[in-house]
Amino acid sequence: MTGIDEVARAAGVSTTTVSRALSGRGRVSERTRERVRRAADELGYVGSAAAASLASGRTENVGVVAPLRGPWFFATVLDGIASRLTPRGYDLTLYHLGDDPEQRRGVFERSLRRQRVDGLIVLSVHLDDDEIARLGALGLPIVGLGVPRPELPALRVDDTAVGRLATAHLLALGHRDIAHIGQTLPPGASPELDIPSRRRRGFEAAMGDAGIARPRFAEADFTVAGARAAARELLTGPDRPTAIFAASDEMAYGVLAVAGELGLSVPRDLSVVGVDGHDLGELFGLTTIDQFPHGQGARAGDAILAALGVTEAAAAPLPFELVVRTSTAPPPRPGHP
Amino acid sequence: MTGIDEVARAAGVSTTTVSRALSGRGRVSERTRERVRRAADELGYVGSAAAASLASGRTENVGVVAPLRGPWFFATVLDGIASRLTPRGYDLTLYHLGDDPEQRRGVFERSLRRQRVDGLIVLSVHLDDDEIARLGALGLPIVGLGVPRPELPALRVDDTAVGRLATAHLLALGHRDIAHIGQTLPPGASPELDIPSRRRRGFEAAMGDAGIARPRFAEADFTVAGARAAARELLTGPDRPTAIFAASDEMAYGVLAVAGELGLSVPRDLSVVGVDGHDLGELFGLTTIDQFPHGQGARAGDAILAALGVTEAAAAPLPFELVVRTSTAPPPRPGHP
DNA sequence: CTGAAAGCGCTTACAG
DNA sequence: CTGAAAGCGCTTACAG
Repeated sequence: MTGIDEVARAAGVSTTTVSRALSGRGRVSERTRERVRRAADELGYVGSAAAASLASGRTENVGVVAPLRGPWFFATVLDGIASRLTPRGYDLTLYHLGDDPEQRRGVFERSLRRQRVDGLIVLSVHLDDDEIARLGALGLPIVGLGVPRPELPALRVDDTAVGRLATAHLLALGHRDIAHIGQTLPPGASPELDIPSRRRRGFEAAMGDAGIARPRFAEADFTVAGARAAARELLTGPDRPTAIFAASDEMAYGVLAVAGELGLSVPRDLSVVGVDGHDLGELFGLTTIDQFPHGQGARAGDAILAALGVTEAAAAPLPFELVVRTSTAPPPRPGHP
Repeated sequence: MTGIDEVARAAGVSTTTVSRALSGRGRVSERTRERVRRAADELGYVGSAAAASLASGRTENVGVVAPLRGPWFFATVLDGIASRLTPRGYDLTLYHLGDDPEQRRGVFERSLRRQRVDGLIVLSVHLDDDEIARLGALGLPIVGLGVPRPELPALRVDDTAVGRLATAHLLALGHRDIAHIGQTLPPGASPELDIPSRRRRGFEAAMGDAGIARPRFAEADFTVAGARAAARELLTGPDRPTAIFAASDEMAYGVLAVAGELGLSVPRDLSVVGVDGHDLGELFGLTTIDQFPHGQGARAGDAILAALGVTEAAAAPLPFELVVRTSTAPPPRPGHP
């Protein structure tokens, strides 16, 4: 690999000047800068990340701490993040929080502490107090995306409003007996910032406004299988609901599948709404609240670049939008099966 | 951040010895090693990645070059890779090949040349000659996964056998009029290692063995939308096939959707087979050839670690397996609609 | 605007 | 088995 001194020689300047000309930090005459650039291009010079970051303290690398919340959602957000970092010359190092608790500890105790990144994006995970403390001790700019901890500055969708919107759509169609399938809080977590809790709260608020006191709720984790079990119980029990609001699209798919197995026609016998904007939603005709995960990633990328002083900050709430497809319709009129 | 000299002072040894004790390179007495370890733990010392890699030339970081072939597949493979790298203390830096050609050039011309990684895993992309040359010039161990270039040592599924297996399953059920939906070769690519081309080849070989000379083929890209268009044409044309073998599960979902729209019952009127092992396949009752993408990622991780001398190599062909669900059945008997 | 020189925090021959 | 010292390839006060 060609080094900075070869470029300096070729351009007839010092390495100091090469460094300044190429990085844009410090003044260099336009003529010199041009000459250095040309020499660097001709030699195909690209600086060593290790040397530059050891000397400067900057890595031009952003870490992404991610759990495994459904491969689709995760990859879509990641794509959005990369779409912003790459054009600015920032690399992206992934810190994957897997299932293994020991591995997870290693990420917080070792991997993240190697000073490989200038900043961190933390994707929607439940973090315990120790993990929060360790993130803080890093002394790095951090942007959370849906992280349920007040300690981290985080981008969030207004999930209560999401829950309200989904429910309002069903209420407007005439449904009264609406059930919600969501995930209850992990032990020790606070409901204030927890996404499923907020969606549920929005659901209950909308139902309350419509005069329905204790609407039905079924617990399920964020998987198709979990939602299937919950849906089966709801739909085979006595007086089944006419509509189900599932806390995610993948959960909604589970509901659709169970409906099919039970011989219920959607939306004639049952309306279903999900949340996310999953890429197979159109295929299923699923009505959903799209939360634009790719855009969320892009926003998180923008936010960390702003925190690093690379770009200007631009705050705005994360958007979401009702997408009506064919899984929702007015409820069946009693006596007209 | 505490540095190596603080550990040295605390342990009463030189920084040389600390480095050796902690890295395991070079001899250190067991007593000393223990003392150093304890001191490092107490101080919470984690070495600077930049300093270590500048001095040693090693980064303990692996790059993953990835295209955007369906977020689900990509994320699942990535999870598999991370599951092997993390326990060995290796980090993972993602080089995302997006849609923008200029950004893509930047990855090959700059990002990858910053010496941030010890080795590279390249996920199934079509690379042009220039890109191949640039990868070679990096002088790094590289492991491909399904990369259609003979220049890169790559892990591959026997995709011809996959095509054969899917087709044989349908033939065994009694189907004769089977169509294949797949993707034709991008210009300039060779069919020898191209995955869709090989699947098609397997399809044609199996059909040929069954005495069917020119089986039907429809072109579509690897998306639901593409497959829908192709399926619509196949299924609305004169004498529609009794079975369709789609080159991926997501494409198969598109076929299922079109069948539903046309009022065809699966598997009574039409059998459908996909490839991948997509996580929603069970929901759809889709018969598929599972190629275990998570396991493929794990194997790629193992392979690059072996190439880096971290672990022993263990070669074996990538497995695949027919998973029969409810989307395939014998064809309808003529006259028995 | 430009350069000589120190220094970033490790690793590793080399010597003992 | 252990350590003093050079060096990895940049960046950046400091001086001019």
